Amino acid sequence: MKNGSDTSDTPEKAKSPAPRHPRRPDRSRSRILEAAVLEFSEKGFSGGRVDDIAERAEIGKRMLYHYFGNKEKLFLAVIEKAYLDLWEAEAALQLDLLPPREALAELVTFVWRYYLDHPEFITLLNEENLLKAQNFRHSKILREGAARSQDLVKEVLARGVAEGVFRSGIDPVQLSLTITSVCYYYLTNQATSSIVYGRRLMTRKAQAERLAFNIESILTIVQAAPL
Amino acid sequence: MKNGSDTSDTPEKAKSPAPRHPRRPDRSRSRILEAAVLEFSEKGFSGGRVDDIAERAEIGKRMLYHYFGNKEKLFLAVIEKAYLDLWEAEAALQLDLLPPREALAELVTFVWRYYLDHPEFITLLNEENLLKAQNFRHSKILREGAARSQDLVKEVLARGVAEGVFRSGIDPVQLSLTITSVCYYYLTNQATSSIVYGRRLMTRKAQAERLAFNIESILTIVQAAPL
DNA sequence: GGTATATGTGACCAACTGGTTATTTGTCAA
DNA sequence: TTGACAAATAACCAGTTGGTCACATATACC
Repeated sequence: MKNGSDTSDTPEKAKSPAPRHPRRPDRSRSRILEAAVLEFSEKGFSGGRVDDIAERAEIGKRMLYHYFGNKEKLFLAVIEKAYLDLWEAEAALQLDLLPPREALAELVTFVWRYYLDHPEFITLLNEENLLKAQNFRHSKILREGAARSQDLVKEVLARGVAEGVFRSGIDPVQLSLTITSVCYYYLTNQATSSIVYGRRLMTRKAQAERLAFNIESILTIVQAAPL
Repeated sequence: MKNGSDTSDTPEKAKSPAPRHPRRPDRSRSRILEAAVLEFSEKGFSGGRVDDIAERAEIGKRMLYHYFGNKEKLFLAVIEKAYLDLWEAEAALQLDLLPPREALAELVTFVWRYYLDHPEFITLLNEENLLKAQNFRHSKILREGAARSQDLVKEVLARGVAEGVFRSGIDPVQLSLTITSVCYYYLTNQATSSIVYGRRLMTRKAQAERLAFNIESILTIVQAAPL
């Protein structure tokens, strides 16, 4: 095959198609990232199409590769952004201003609201786990952030125990996992769950009921005397 | 290109490569299904490759299409099998032989063990939810099974209330979702969670601790006096 | 034994997909 | 002004992928 232009001068080769857009490097980069978040969270990593991301971002595919290298690195950037956003929001919480029980309720509410407001986070996290946390594992930025992020529950729990309103002996990791679980599962698996239980799960009312149930559950677990 | 055989008689056309295998229709079908369960649960729907499934099943791709039609229908068959297996195992439980608290603990243990023993179930369910439960929704077999499946918790809960060992007013759907959540999340998201918490989560000891924590949590939620 | 049909195979294809190339044009420093 | 580099584009490429075809053979039924 070599080159199509045999001997002919390829008459109206007209390589004219020229960039018309103004220059906006940062904007391009963030547009790509946003588009990628949407695409990957909707269709997963394998299902997400680089071409579609470029189209969503209204940008040439070339720029995508210019800024991010390849599909995997783009996905890594997406995961990093998703987590950094979460941790940023988490950091804005000031649980130490509240008494322990209210602080814990506030934390559950925060987790719930955050997942509700950022459905893409859940899907991306699922995808990253399907990939055995490959990206997470190899991203310094994520590993470091993770280390800092797990203290919220521990502190509230310790404070509650000190003040005598929580029972002692609860593993903060277990509790933290449970808080996340009861919010997360409801939202990731709403599609199948709503069929299994024959009930709409995402109405305002249903959402409020779930949050209330979760808060009550967590507070009960934490306050009750051991069995 | 049309057809390679221009005028030549395609000398050693040698279409000889002939089927040597014996006939084993059922076996072929189930082999394909097993291979598909593996493939899809490892790589998701988009990531799963039809060719790889055929290879895993040690069968021609043609037969796969012969038995299942196309990739989507094969995935549907996989999902159906996964759920039918779960429900079959569930049906073998005889919770009514146990007093309410033990029955509930047994149920939590069952859910936990089932997910542990069938990691593919979790991944497939994730994938199906990414697909907005399209398959689930359109499968009569699944919709009907789902309707029957949700009664376990309701019955145990009702019995416990009747005997005065559980508090009343608990929504069985919420409780059921919570039971599933605290088992499910731990296992799906072990890859990222183990990094976030800097702790190995799948050692025998860690598994036992999680199960114990979950049982205790659920029993506490159910028995405690309302706040 | 004969034959219709279900079971099976390798080769093939068109569309897709991640990634690259040749080329053009804004932008900024000197 | 100029010229070097960053930013942008369309066309292109090679490997992959879901799906099909022509053809071969084991089996059930008569």
